[in-house]
Formats: sequence, C-alpha cells, structure tokens
Amino acid sequence: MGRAPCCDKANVKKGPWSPEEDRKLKDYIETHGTGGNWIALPQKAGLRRCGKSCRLRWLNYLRPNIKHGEFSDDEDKVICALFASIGSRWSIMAAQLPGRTDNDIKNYWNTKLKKKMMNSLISMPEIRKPLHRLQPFNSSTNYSYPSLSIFQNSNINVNAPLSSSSSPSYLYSTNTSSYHDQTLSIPSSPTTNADHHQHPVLQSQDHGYLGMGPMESYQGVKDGPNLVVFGVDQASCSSNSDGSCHYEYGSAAGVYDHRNNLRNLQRDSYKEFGGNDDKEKGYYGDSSLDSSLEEIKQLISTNLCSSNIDNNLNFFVDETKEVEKIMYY
DNA sequence: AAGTCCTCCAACCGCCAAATC
DNA sequence: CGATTTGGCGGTTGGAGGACT
Repeated sequence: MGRAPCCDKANVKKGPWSPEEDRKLKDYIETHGTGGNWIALPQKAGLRRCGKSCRLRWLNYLRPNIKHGEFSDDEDKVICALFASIGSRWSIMAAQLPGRTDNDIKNYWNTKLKKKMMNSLISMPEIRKPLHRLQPFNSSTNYSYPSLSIFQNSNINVNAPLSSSSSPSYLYSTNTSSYHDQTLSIPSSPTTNADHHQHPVLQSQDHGYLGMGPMESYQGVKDGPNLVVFGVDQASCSSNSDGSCHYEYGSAAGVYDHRNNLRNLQRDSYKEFGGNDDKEKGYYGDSSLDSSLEEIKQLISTNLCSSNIDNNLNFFVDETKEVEKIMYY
C-alpha cells in the first residue's frame, strides 16, 4: 500500500497566499498554537490549504521576528564558513542566524552568494599554470601528500593516510615530478602576494605545462596553535589543434587539527573547459556543478571568504563545534 | 514600445526519519 | 514489529518584475 497523501490535493488551494489567508493563519496560530498537528490545522483555521503549505508559510514568512532584506557581511561569513564545513545543511545554518529561515539562506546562496564565490574563484590570481596527473580518489587507498618535504616544518603527520571526504573527488598524484623535485617548506606565516614572484616557476616535462613556485602553492597556510589549513590551486590554458582554447584548473585544500590528530577536508577537484579527450588520460575528474561547489568550499576553506583569515578560521572551528552540538545533543 | 532574457524568491515536491497506531 | 502518519528537510520550479536589446 502506498503512502496516503497528506491532504486532498483536489480541494486545496495552491500558489501565492492572499493577505486574507495570511491573517487567518496568523490569527489562528497566535490564539491556539499549532496544536502539534499541521495536517489538521488548515481546516480548524478555515483555510483551504495543505497543512504542509501552512507550516511553510508560517515558518518562512508569518512567524514573529523573521528578518527580511539584505544579508549583512557578517551573515555572509557565517554562511560561507558553515557551507565549507557542513555543506547545504540550510536548517542548521538558519539556527545560527537569528531571524533567517532555511529557505531564505538557501535562496540567498543559490542566487547570490554562490555566484560571488565563483567570481572570486575565477578571478583569484593564484589560479595559474599547472598541471599534474590526477587519479580518482579511492577511500580504500592510503594517499599521502604530494610532497613530504612540503610539510617538513609543519605539524602535519605526513605518514598518516588522508581521510576520504564526500562524493566524487580527486587527489593529486604523488608521482608529480614538479612537486617531488623541489625542496619545499611551509612558511611560518601566511604567504603574501608579494612572495609570488620570488619563487621558481616549474615546468612539467611530460606535458609542457608551466607549474608554479612552491611557496605560492601554499597561500593561505595558517599554522595556528591548534589548526593548520592549507590550499593548492592550479590552472592551465592551452590551444587545441582546432584552434579552441582548453582551460583547466584544479585545487586542493585541507584542514589538520593536531590537537586531535585529525584530518579532514582533504579533497581535490578538477575542472576543464573546452577539452576533448583528456578525460581518458586521467588528467581531470568531475566537471559537474558538484565540482564547482567543492571548489567553492575549498576556496572558502583557504582564504577568500573573509578578509581576516584568523577570525575566519577561529570562527570556522567554533562553528563546527556548535554544529556538532546541534546535531548530536 | 515590444519582445526576450535574467534574477529573485515564494512555494511546491518528494524523500526520509521519527512518531504513532 | 510492521504499517501508517506526520514533520522536517533539501532540491527544484514557476511566476513576477526588472534589465536588456
């Protein structure tokens, strides 16, 4: 037996709510409450609406203290940080933003904030040349960081396997000569833009792609007392035989909490425009929207969402804890 | 002025898990 | 303990209105 419909679809009104309907619903709930039963509520309130529709109207529009209008910069940061840590869990985000509804946040993200992040991603100067052979991420495989020496001055335990993140993702190959041939070190303080020009440009012998200097690969490195965040962004552009341009970029980001010997968010993605047969060669992975969202998460995780990386990261850590409380207690 | 495209957001849909029968 | 009901959630849609041609 299939599931019964929540209401008589033929006898309920759909579409925008009239002021009269709003008034009836508001008056009823303010007088009687919801009674713990949204399905029965519309009949009692004299509304020809589905109970679910009433609930949504109340929660998203009619209930007291709903905040409408522009999102503030602070709210942007909260959304960015939470998106980076928990993804599209709009109801949890709404719990962190008094007066905002999950629907509001979802709409705001989908229509404005996501584009803002994508624009930042495309225009960020550190998306430059690359590129190294990628291999599909396999959660049963123990991966290592691209070059052990990169982390020689850091607190990262390079011998521990990377943990898997969600959904389709890719890791940089550990066979990349342009990484392995360099002696790299994490700077004691975050790399500044001025540093970019002081480091060697790498050449990938097999594909002729220009690489980038090791230090700039680790812009956004934040080595605080408890947390290390690192990011890698790379890109290339080449001409195809048919005259079209082939643009590619890939990125990786990670967070390492050495209080708990815990790594998370290690993930890479790879995106291409105008390519043809490179996929078969394993040069890049997912080019779907999911990939873009992953990139946005990486972007946020590294440094672009806030002008103050310290504050942003502190917030990031605290909010993650708060989310855990909400979810499990 | 008219047609088309784009953006925004309220509302709907379908799935899932918890509660209830 | 399985079936059914309900609430809650995230994804998606459709229409209104503004921008552009």
